[in-house]
Amino acid sequence: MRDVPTREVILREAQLCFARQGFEGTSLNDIAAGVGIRRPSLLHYFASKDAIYQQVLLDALEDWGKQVDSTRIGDLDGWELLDGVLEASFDFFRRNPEIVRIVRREALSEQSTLGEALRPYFLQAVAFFEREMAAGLFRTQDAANLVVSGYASLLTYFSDGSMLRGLLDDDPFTPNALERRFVHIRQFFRAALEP
Amino acid sequence: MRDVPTREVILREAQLCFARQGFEGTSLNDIAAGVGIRRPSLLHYFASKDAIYQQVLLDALEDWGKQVDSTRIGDLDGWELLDGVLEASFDFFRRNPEIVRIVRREALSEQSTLGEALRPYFLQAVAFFEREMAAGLFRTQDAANLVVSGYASLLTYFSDGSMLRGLLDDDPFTPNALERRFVHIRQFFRAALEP
DNA sequence: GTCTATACCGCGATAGAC
DNA sequence: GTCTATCGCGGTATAGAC
Repeated sequence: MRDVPTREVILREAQLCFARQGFEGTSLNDIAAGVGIRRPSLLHYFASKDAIYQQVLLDALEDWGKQVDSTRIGDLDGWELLDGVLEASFDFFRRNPEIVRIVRREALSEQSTLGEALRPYFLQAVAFFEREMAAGLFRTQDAANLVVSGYASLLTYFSDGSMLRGLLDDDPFTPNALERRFVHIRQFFRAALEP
Repeated sequence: MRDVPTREVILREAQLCFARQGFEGTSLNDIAAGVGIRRPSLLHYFASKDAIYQQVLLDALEDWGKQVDSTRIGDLDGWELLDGVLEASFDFFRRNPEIVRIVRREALSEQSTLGEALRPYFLQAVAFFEREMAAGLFRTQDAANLVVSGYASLLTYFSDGSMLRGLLDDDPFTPNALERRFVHIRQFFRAALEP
């Protein structure tokens, strides 16, 4: 085993548990068992279960934000930028299914402030579409709802993966299935946006 | 107060609690308080908390199924049928936000059999699209992924409503906002399917 | 930094009076 | 059919030894 700080191991295991079982469904025993220490030892690193969750959520949103920011670079035109963001998002969600599920669980909660935390990214996306619509590159339409549909189509495939397995009677995460999903999403947006 | 059987009142309150707080986050005390009885009295009607949940989920899927079945009637052509199903689904989800949220919570769970329960409806939808694609009415494409995107776009707006409120800094459930959302979804599908 | 021990609470479920 | 009382379990969190 590598010498990873215990605090990091705890956060990694907590992310897994919260993604799989949700906040209420996860006990400190679950996390401690995964780390290989006793329950009270967790609370040497974090003040409470809630503090662990808040840190996990914060890290998840930060990772996501970094990913989004890193793909805005470059002097790409509208179509290239759209494809780039779609592909980078798709890839990030594929590589971080735990983050997707934690975010979706959070989105289902009524008192979450997730929406406010993501608003800057949302507004940026809306502004991008409206700019390209005004420029005539994209067909004019309801940009806010377009972004919401993108969010829904991208995230749902990964958050509801185990349900999809039942629907399709097949593994939705094979390389082939993932490739088909991505081609579909890109084509879906192209069809909606072509003038 | 009307004379609704206590069993029905329990199921209605349980539906609300499970939608808002999930299975783990709901205690029998929560449900009992909403009904206006004590916790042990619940277990006079149901054997366990799990039995209550199973019944709520079953009723929800039955209501949904009835809605879907009722809109398949009529000798409509492909476009009319598509619009009809989209509108009926949208309206059903709007009127039954609790069902949407329970289903989405269930979809996030790994050991759920929800996917298998919905497979007949899924296959029916896929078959419909493939038939109309073969007939040349709809543009040929990946029908299964199209249905998944429809599921995602329709449900997410209602399941993640409180997050949308934060994203938009506005109420996503006003008549105007709902109308705009529906117009967007219909147009999104039209663009994807026009030959 | 991790442990054992423990305090304390809320949970689901049962027993039995009314 | 609803209640009070209670059981046993597992939860979070704390105290203090090593």
